[in-house]
Amino acid sequence: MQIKTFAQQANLPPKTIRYYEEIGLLPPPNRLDNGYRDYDEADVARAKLVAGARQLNFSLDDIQEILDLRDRGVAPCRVILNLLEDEANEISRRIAELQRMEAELRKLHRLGETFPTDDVDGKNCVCHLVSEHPETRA
Amino acid sequence: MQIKTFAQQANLPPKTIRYYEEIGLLPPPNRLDNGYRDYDEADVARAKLVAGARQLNFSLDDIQEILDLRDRGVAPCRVILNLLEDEANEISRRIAELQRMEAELRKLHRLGETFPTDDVDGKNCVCHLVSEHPETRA
DNA sequence: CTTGACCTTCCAGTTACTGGAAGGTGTATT
DNA sequence: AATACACCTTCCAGTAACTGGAAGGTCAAG
Repeated sequence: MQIKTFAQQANLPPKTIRYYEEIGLLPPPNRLDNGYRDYDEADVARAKLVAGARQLNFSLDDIQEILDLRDRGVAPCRVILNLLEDEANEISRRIAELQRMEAELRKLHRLGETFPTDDVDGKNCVCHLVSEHPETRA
Repeated sequence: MQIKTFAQQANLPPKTIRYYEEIGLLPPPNRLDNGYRDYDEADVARAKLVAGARQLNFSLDDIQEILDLRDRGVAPCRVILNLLEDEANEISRRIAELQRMEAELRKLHRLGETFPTDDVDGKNCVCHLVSEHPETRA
C-alpha cells in the first residue's frame, strides 16, 4: 500500500511517517518501480505501536528503546509498564503545576479588573502585578 | 550594573538576557569601555515584566506585543487582562487533556500488570494495548 | 493533453532557550 | 610579573517533534 493509506491505518500524517523513517524509528519500506514507498502489514503493526505510544505522550526516544528491545527479541512489556508509570507520575506533576498557574492567572485577572485600564506605567495597573509577582522558578 | 547582577534582579539567567536582547525583547544596553553590558533601573523594570509574564506562561510573542504597546505609549492593561483570561482558559484545557491522559496511562498500567512480561509480540502483552488503544488525536 | 491527486526529495522554520568553544578583562594573590 | 579565578564577549550548534513549502515526477480519468 502507498504512504497515504498506510498513514491512515497508523493514524499519523504521511509527513510524520517519512520523518519517523528518516530518524530510524520506522524501517525504510520497499519501493515500487516508480520510487513510491510500498508498505505491508508488518509495517502497519510497528507504526501503530509508535502512534499509540506517542498518543500516550511517550518520547520518541522511549519508543526507540521499546522498539530496539523488541527487535532484539526481548519482550518490552516490563519496560513499557515502568514507562507507563513514570509518565503517569510526570503528568500528574505537570497537572499540579498547571493548576497552580491557572489559579495565579485567575487571581491576577480578578485583581487587574479592579484597576484602571489606561495607566501606561503607574502602579495601579495589572502590568505592575505581572512584573512584581514573586513566583519561584519552575 | 553588569549582566550577572542584572540577571539576578530580573530572576533570569544571563544567557537568557542576551537571548532576549538578540530577538529584540530587551533593548541593547549601554556598554562600558571594555565592552561589557551596563544596565540601569529602567532596564530592570522591563526585564522584570518580561520575566513575570514568562512565569505566567505567556509566549515571547505575547510579551513582545505588550511591550510594543507600552513603548508606543498605550496602556497594555486591557490587553494583559485579556491575555490572562485566554491563558487561564488554555491552561485549563490542557489540564483536562492531561488528566484524561493520566487516567489512560494508569488504566493501561493496571491492565498490563495482569499480563505476562515475557511475551515478545503476542496478544497477551501491554505492548498490544499500546498499539491498539484507539484514542482520538488531540 | 490536461487536470488532479498522488508521490518524491530537500530545505527551512517553529519555541525558547541552553551548552560549549575560544578568547578578552579585572582583581587578588603569590 | 605570573597566575588563578570569576567575570565578560561572540558565535555556533543542538534540543523535540514535527510542519510547510518548493520543485518536480507519476498515474488514471476525461
